[in-house]
Amino acid sequence: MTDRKPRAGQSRVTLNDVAAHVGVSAITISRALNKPALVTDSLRQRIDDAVRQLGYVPNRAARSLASARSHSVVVLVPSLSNAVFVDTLAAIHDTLYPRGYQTLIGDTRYAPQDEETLLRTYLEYNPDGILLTGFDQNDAASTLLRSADIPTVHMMELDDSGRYCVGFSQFDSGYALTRQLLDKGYRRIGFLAAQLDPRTIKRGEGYRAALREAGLYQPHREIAEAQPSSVGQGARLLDELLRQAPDCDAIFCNNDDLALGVMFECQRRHIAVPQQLAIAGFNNLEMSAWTNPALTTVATPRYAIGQVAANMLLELMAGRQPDSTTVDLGYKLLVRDST
Amino acid sequence: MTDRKPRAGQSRVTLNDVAAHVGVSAITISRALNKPALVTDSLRQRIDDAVRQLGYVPNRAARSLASARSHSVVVLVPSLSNAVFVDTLAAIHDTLYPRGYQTLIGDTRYAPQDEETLLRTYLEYNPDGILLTGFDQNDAASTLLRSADIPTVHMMELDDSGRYCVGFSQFDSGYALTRQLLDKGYRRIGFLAAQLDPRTIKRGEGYRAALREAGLYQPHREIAEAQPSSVGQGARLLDELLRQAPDCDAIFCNNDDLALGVMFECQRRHIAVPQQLAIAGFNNLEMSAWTNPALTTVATPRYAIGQVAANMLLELMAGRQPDSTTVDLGYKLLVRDST
DNA sequence: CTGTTAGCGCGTTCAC
DNA sequence: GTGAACGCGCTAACAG
Repeated sequence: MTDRKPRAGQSRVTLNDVAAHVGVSAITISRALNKPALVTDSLRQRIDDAVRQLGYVPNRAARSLASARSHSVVVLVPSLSNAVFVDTLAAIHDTLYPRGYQTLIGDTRYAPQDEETLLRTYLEYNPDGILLTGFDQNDAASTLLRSADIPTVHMMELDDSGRYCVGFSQFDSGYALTRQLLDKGYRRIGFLAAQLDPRTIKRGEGYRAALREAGLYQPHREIAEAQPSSVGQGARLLDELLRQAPDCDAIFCNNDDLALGVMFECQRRHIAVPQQLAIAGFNNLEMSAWTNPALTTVATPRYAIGQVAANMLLELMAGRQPDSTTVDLGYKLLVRDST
Repeated sequence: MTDRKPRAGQSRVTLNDVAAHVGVSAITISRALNKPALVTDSLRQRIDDAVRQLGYVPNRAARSLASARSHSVVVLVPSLSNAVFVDTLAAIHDTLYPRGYQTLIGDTRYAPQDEETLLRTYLEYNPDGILLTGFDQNDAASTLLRSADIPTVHMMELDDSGRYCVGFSQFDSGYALTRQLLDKGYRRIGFLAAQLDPRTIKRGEGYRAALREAGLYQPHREIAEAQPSSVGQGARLLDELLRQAPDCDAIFCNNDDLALGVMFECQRRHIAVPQQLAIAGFNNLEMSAWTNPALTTVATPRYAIGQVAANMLLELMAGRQPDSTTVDLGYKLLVRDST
C-alpha cells in the first residue's frame, strides 16, 4: 500500500520496512541481525519473524558503505581446472564462510596481466582481505595492493620478504622427489614441465640441483613447454623427450596430468613402467592412485594451505598479528609402483 | 594535508578527491569514467591522468547504492572439481567481463541446501542477473528467486515451464549413447552412476528407456551410488556391478571419471576392453581421448552453454526479450575404441 | 537495551 | 558539456 516510489528501483524490502513492520527503529533491526546479543530475546524473536515474513535481504552495498567493511575476501588462483586450487578454494570457503565472509573467486589463468585486471576489479568491492597464489604479481598489481593496504596472504609458496605466506618449498619438493629417484637407482632422469609458472620453475630447479649434486645433470633430458599442462601434452612431451634422450630411465613430470599422459603413451609404445621407464608426477590427483601402475607423486597440502591461509587472514583482518609471517606445511612423497 | 577525518575509515581516494585534483565537480569525473562520450576529449584526458596518478579505485558499493545496478552476475554451479562447470564458468566470464559485469562464483556442492544459502548471501550483492545450474532449486531458493525478481537463466538442462534455459536434453543423450551400444551389438549393458544429481538421473532414464524399447532392460545391471563420482568410485562400482551381473558386455558410466576407474580396474583384472567388456563414459574429459583404449563418451557443449546463457542473460538484463526461452545446444557421441 | 543524527561514495535528476 | 542537490540502505557515534 505504500505509495512512495523512490526511483525506478525494484523497491526491495529494506531495514526501514522491517522496522516499520515491527514498530521499532531501523538501527534496532540492524543490531538484532548483526549483534543479536544486544537485543532483548522477545524483540529479537519478533524481528526474526518479520524478516522472514517480509523476505528481507540485507543490502551489502549499503552495509559496506556505512561500515567500511565489506565482509568479502578476494581469492585469486591461477586455474580452476587444477584440482589443487579447487581444493584450496574449498578450504578457504569452509573457513571463511562460517565467520561471515563471502569468498570472491578470481581465475587468473596463469597470466599476471589477468591477475592485475581481476585485482583492479575486485578491489572495487572493498574486500576486507585478499588471498593470492604465489608471489609473481606484476608491478601494477603490486602497486594496487600496496596502496589498497588490505590484509593479504600469499599461498602455495614461501619466502622471507616479510609477506604473509602459507605453503611449502617448491624447490625442496622437486629436489626431494629427484633425490628419491636417485636413491632408487635411476641415473638418467628426465624432467617434463608445461605451463611454466613460478612454482613449476622452482621445482625444476630442485630437480636440477639434485642431479648436479649427483653429477648426473644433463640439460638435454629436460623439456619445458610454455603451453598449459594436460594429459595430451604429456603424451607429446614424452615423444619429444625420447627423441632427444632415448635412454632416460626415469621421468619426473612436473604434475600428474603430464605423468598420466606419459604413462598412457608408454602403454601405447609398449614401454614397460617402471622396468624400462619410471614415471613420477606431482600433486597427487585422485586418479593417480588408480592407474596401472599407480603413480608415484608428491602429495601437496592444498586443503591445509587454504585453511591456514584463511585463518591467518582472519587474524590480520581482526587487526591481530599472526604468530608467524610464514607457515611451511611441507609435502609428502608418495612412492608407488610407477617408480 | 586534508584534516577531515570522517570516521576511522582508511580514507581511500574517492571521486571527490579526483575532482578536487582536476578542478571539476565529482559528477564530471563520474561521467568521464562511465560515459566517456559525454565529456570533452581534453578534459577526459586530464581526468584519466589524475585517476592513474591518484590510484583511484571506484567504490562498487557506492555505485551500486546510487544506481541500483551492481554490474555483478551470480553464477551457481554444483562443483568446481568437474571440468564441465569450469569450462562453462570460463565461457561466462569471457562473455560478461567485456560487457562490464563481474562474475560471482558459487559452488553448491550438489546440495540444494547449500545452493539456497549461497543464493541468499549472494542476493545481498544485488546481482543484476543470475545463472543457475539445472532446475532443482529447493522451495526456499525458489521463493528467494521469485521475490528478488532478477533476470535468471538456467543452464545444462531444458524444460518448457517458461523459464529461460540453455542446455541439452540429458534424457536424450543417455538414450542415444545406450542406443549406440545396442547398435554395436551389445545386449547386456550395465549402468553406473554416482552423485545422483537430477542430470545423472535423467541420463539414467534415457538408458532405461532405450533398453526397455529393445526388451533388454534388467534392473540388476544398474547401480546408482549417492556418493560423489570419482575414479576410485568407478573401480569400486565395477566390482559391485560384476558381483550382481557378471555377464555384462558393456557399461554405460554416467561420467568419464567413473569410466576411467572402470577401465583401470578392468586392466587390473585382465578384462579386455572392449572385447570382454565395453566401456562408455559421459562428458568427454580431456584425458579420455588418451587412455588405452580411448574412451567412448558424449561430448557436451559446456563452453557454448556458458556463452549462450550469458548472452541470453545480457539480453534480459538489458530489458529485452531473448528470441526464445529455451536453447538446445545438443550433444555429440564420440565413439572411440573402448566400445 | 533502544533511538537520533549524520554520513559512507556515488549516480540520478534537473538545472544551467 | 558541466554542476548542485539529494538520496540510495545501512551503521557509527553518541544519547538516553
